[in-house]
Parts: sequence; C-alpha cells; structure tokens
Amino acid sequence: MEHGFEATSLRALTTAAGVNLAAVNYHFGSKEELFQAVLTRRLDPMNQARLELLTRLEANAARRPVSCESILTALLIPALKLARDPQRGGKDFLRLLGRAYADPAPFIRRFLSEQYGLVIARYKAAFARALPHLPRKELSWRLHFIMGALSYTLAGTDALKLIAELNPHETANDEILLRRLAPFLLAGLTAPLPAMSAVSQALDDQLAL
Amino acid sequence: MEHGFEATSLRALTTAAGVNLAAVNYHFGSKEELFQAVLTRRLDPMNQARLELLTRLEANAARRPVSCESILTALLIPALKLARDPQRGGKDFLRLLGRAYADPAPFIRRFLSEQYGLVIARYKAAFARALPHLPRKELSWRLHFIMGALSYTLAGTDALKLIAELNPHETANDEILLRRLAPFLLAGLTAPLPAMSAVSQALDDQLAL
DNA sequence: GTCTATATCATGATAGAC
DNA sequence: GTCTATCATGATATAGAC
Repeated sequence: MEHGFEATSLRALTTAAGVNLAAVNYHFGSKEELFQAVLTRRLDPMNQARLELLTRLEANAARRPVSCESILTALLIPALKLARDPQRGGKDFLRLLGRAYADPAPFIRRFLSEQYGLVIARYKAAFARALPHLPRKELSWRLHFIMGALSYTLAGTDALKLIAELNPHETANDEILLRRLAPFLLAGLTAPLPAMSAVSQALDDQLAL
Repeated sequence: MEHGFEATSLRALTTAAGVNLAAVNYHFGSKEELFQAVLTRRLDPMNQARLELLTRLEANAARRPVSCESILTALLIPALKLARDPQRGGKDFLRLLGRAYADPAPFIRRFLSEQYGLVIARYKAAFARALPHLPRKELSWRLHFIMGALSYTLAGTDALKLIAELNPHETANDEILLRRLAPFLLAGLTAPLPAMSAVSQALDDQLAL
C-alpha cells in the first residue's frame, strides 16, 4: 500500500510481521503468490457481494431495467462496507487495491482481469439495459473512466492529503469519499453524447486556434 | 511507461538507447534525476501552455467568469496537442505521465506536486468563478476525481480495457479518447450536490439492508 | 514447520584508464 | 566525455539443521 509491489521487499514484510524471511516462500511459494493471496482473500468476497446485490436488484425489478443509480450503488456498497470494517482491512485494503489497479506488473494486470472479468460483464449488461440510448462503445468507455476515478480515489495518494485539508475535524473516511464520488460518476455516466456536449464545441473552437 | 520507474533498470534503458551504462550517472547524476529530466522536458511546456490558455480565456471574457466548458477544454487541449505530436513523445509521453501519477515513490509525488501546484490553483480559482453555487470543498473533490479519470485513462492499462471489450485499435487514438472523456468530466463537474443526487438516496436505502 | 545460512543474481553507482 | 571493470548492496529463493 505504501510503496507498491515492486518496491516492497520480503525482508521488510517479514520483519514487520515478526516472522522469518523464509516463511513466505514456504507458505506461499513466491512473493507474487503471497500478493495474490492477500488480494484474493478480500477481493473475492467483495466481488461476490457485488454480483449478489445486482442479482437481487434484477429480481426485484421483475423484467424492467434496474435504474442507473441502483446499479452504481450496488457496485459501490460492497467496497463501502469493506471500508467500514477494520477487521477486514478497512480502508487500508482499498488503498492497496487502488495501487494494484495502477501497477504495471503483468502478473497483477492478469490477476485483476481474471478477478474482475465476470463482475464487469454483468454490470455492463445491466447498465446497457438502464441506458438503452447509450451506444455500447460509449458505455464501455464510461465504465473505464469510472474505474479510473474510483481506483485513483481509493489509492488515495493525494486523497488523504485532501481529506486532511478539507475535513480537518472529520476522520479521513472512505464513506464520505464514496458519497461524494457517486454523484460525480452518475452524472458522467448519464452525460450527453460527445456530439451533443457543450464541451465538444469548445474543443473544436480552441483546436482551431 | 511499460514497467514503472522502480522496475526499469538503468541497464535496460542504456542498452535500449545504445549508450553506456555510466552515461546516466555522468550526465544526470542519478536514476531519479534522469526521470525528472525526462518528465520536465515535456511537462513544463505543457503546463505553461495551460496557464497561457487560461489567461487568454480570462482576458477575452473581460470581467465575466469563463464557462466551465472552456476552462475544462483549456486544461485538456495542451495534452491533446502533445498526444498528436510524435516528435514530442506523443501518446507515449502521456502514458508515461499517467503512470507517474500512480507511482507511490515519494520523490515522484513531490516532483509532481511541485510541477502542478500552480496550474491546479489557477484552474481551481477559475472553476470556482464559473460554478459559484458549488462549495469550495466539493469543487476540490471533483477536481481530484477529474485528475484520477484523466491519469488512469492516459496511463492506458490494457488489461482492464480488454475486459470492457474496447477496441485496442481505437484506444491508440488519444484524441478520440479525450473527446469522449471531456463530456464525462464536464457532467461530473456540474453534477448535483451529493445531498441532491439520486444516487445518495439509493446508497442510504441499500446500506440500510 | 521454523529457523539459519547461503546461493545466485541484478541493481545503482563509481573509479580510473583512455 | 566515454568506456571497462568493479564495488557494495539488496533482491528472491533455497538447502539443510533442528
């Protein structure tokens, strides 16, 4: 969480944990497998919860499409509940996850795409039903932007600084953070198409200069 | 750009460049200083252009506030022009920059906050005039989310894009990308306040379960 | 299972000939 | 300025005593 995968040595981990250096390779096989085990333990249940929430929403909606707000909420709630639970790593785990998103190591990228493949597919289908006017390609991009804002926010490189500046009296709290992020993401998701947006014209104008 | 700062060795760089290993330390002093020199060469002029664009917009607007679309555009245009210019690194430089944003190394974080401090302050003030109803605190958060979506998008981690079934060919084109990103960001920036957003109620409802 | 000790290798940096 | 050669360090992983 603090230094990234590559820059965190097994020596630093094992001494901080008060265990022997050789224990990692004995129990996990390698540094990479340890890392995957750490992520899987929390990520797997969280993504499971996301799938179950969406399933329940779709069941309740009968055959009508679920609203955008509800789908987005179902995506965020499991992360928020995890952030609230110090016993399961709390906000530290989310920061670790946010860093992993930005890590270029191929094994991490492969791991994450395996972990998230199903979740993204299900949520994308749900959003597509909720936003029938939105072209599929546009939706793909907007989900990509959402993941970007989310992971950057969770990684919290500067977020913690920002929280300290803005909420000197509130505890640095991921719930506040997600409650501010959600309306931002919802608005972006339901934004007018690029051809219709006021900013497209401004881009054309300024590019012409 | 491909492996991150830590995982990129000076040996790999120097052999790829066809120069001697010792040249880096002779000309730049250290690996870190080389990295900063690489970034500064492009980042400095880009941020300078951002400041000049904003200054010109404000001059043209006389004493009225500049519109949100124009401010956002002024922020994106220099990046877009850089992306279009292969002679100045093109999209590769933007990917490198996006990775740097996500890097936890303290010297990189310090370097970026020095490079961006003035730009962010100027643009924040401009947005504040354009959105007088938006609380300053909320604006700070939204600028943070914007930087997140932007850097994640520029960094261009392929794995998650593939999940989202995005056309790899199209991902190569940063202009199309920014043209899709801009309306998303503008909508987020001008979204209703959290208390007024439809998603806040959905969050409350689902958290109660 | 857990430890010490170590093998093996790659790294950033530097010394010194040219 | 540029090269070769090398230093000191720290990395992951493993062998083998207990």
